[in-house]
Amino acid sequence: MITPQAITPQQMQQILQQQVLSPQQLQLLLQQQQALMLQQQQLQEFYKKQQEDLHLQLLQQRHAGKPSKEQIMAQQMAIQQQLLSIQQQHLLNLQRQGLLSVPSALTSTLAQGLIPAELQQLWKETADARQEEKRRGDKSPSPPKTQILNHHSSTNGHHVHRESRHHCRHSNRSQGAHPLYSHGVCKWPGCDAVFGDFQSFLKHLNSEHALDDKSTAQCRVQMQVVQQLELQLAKDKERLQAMMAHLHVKSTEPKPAPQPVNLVSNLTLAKATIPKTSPSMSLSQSATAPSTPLTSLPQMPSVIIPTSLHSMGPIRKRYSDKYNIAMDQDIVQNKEFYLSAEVRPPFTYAALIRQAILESPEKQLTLNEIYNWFTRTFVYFRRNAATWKNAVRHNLSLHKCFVRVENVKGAVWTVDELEFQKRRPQKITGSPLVKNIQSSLGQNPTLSSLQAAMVDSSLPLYGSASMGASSLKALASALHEDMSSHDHDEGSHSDSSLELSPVPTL
DNA sequence: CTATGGCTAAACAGAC
DNA sequence: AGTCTGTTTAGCCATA
Repeated sequence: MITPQAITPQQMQQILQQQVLSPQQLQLLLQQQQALMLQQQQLQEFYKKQQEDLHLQLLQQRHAGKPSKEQIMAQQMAIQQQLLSIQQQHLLNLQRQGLLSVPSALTSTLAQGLIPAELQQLWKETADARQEEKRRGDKSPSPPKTQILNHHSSTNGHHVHRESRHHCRHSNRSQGAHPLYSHGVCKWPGCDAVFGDFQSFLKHLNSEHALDDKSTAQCRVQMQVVQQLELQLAKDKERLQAMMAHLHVKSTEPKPAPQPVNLVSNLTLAKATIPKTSPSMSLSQSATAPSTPLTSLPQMPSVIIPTSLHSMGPIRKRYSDKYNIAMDQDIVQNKEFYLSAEVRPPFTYAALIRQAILESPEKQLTLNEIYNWFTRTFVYFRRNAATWKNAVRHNLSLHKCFVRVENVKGAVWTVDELEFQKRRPQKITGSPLVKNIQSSLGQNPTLSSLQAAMVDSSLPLYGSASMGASSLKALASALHEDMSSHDHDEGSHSDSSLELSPVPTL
C-alpha cells in the first residue's frame, strides 16, 4: 500500500515536529483536514448513490426481463470513470486552493525542511493544473463533470468549492484571477475571511498567509492531501483498466472470498480489557447462524490485515493467549474467512487448543476432538496433518495449563485457566498496524506484492473514496497525536486504525 | 548477548 | 504390525 510517494502518518508527525506550531495552529490544520474528509465523504456518498441507482436498475431489469451482464459491467465502468473524473477535479481544486499562492511567497527563502526539488515539483504540478484548468475554461467546460459536482452541492462545510470553481473561472479575468479568492471569501484552507474587494483580499493574503511556519505547515499538509488523492486516483485508474481488461478477456468470475475482520485492532481493543475466561460466543452457536457480511459488524473497524497466506510458511508473530477476547472474536467473526482461505490463524497452538477446549460444552476434549476442531475451524489445518497434530500433542504435553483427565471412556484434556494466565504475556510494541504490514511484507519478498494486493483487496470494491478519507483521517490523527502529548502509550498507536471509517457494503 | 517462547521435527514408549 | 496417544529432546527463529 505504502509507496515511496506516500508519507506515513509517522513521517507526517515527524515533519510536523520540526515545526514550531501552536496548538491553535495545529487545531486549524486539523479542522482543515476534517473539512477535506467531509469532501471525501461526499464523494463516497455520491458513489454509493450511484451504486444504489445501479442496483435499482438491475432490479428493474430483472423484473422486466433477463439482465444483461454486459450492461451491468458497462454501467459499473461508467461509474468508475465518473469517479475518476470527480477525483481528478477534486485534485485540481485542492491544488489550486491550497498551493497556488506558494510560489510567490517562496522565492525568497525556502522553509525549513522543504526540499527544493519537492517544491519545484509542486510548483510544476500546480502550474500544470492551472494551465490545464485555464485551457479548459477557455474552451468548453465539460458538462458531465459539472453535473456530477452539482450532484452533491447541498452539503455543508467551509471547503465546499465546487460552485466557487465556476465562479472563479468567470471572475478570474475581471478580478485578478486568484484561485484563493472566491465569492469574496479567502479560500486559504481554514481561513474563510470575507472581503469586499480583491485588493483587500490581496492585502490579507500577504499579511496573514505570508511565508511563516504556519503557512508552511499548511502547505505541507496540503501536499500530503494532494499526494494521497493522487495515489488514490492512480489506484482507481488501475482498477478501471483492470475492469476494462476483464471485459475484453472474459474469464471465469472469481468468487469474492470472505475477508477477515481486522485482528490487529481487536488485539488493541483487548489490551484495554480484562482477559476473559470464557468465550463470548461459541463457534458452534455461530455455525448455525446465517453468515453475515463481516463489514456489517458495526463495532469492527474495517481495516483488514491478513497475517499470512497460503503457502507462506509459518509466521513468527503470534498473538497469543492474553488476548483471548480478540482471539475468539477473531475466530468467530472470521469464521468464513478461515474456512475459505487457507490462512494460518495468528494464534499459538496453545491458544488454539485452549479455545477448542473452552468451546466444548463440557470444557474438555479428547485429543481427537481437538484435532477435529482444528480441521473444522481452519482450512489451513486440513493440510500437513502430521506436522500440526504433532505440534498439538507436543503443546498438550509441554504446557502445564493443559491437564489430562482420565475418563471412563479414556482420557480428555482440560484447561487450567490459572496456569494459562500465568504464562508470560506477549507484548506487542509499536504500531501493530504498521508493524504487521511491515513484517508480513518483509518476510517473503517474493510474496510481498501478493500480500500487498491482499491488503489492497481488503478494501471494498469501489471503496476508493472511503480509502481517501481513511488516509486523510490517519493524517488528521497524526496531527491530533502531535497536538496531544508525545508520551502516548502503545494503544494510542492504533487509534488511526480504529478510527478508520467504516466502508459501505455495496 | 542472553533468556524465553513458539514451532517443527523426530525419537521413543505404551496402549489398542 | 500398524496406528494412536503422549512424552521428551533438539534445533531454529523471533522477541524481550
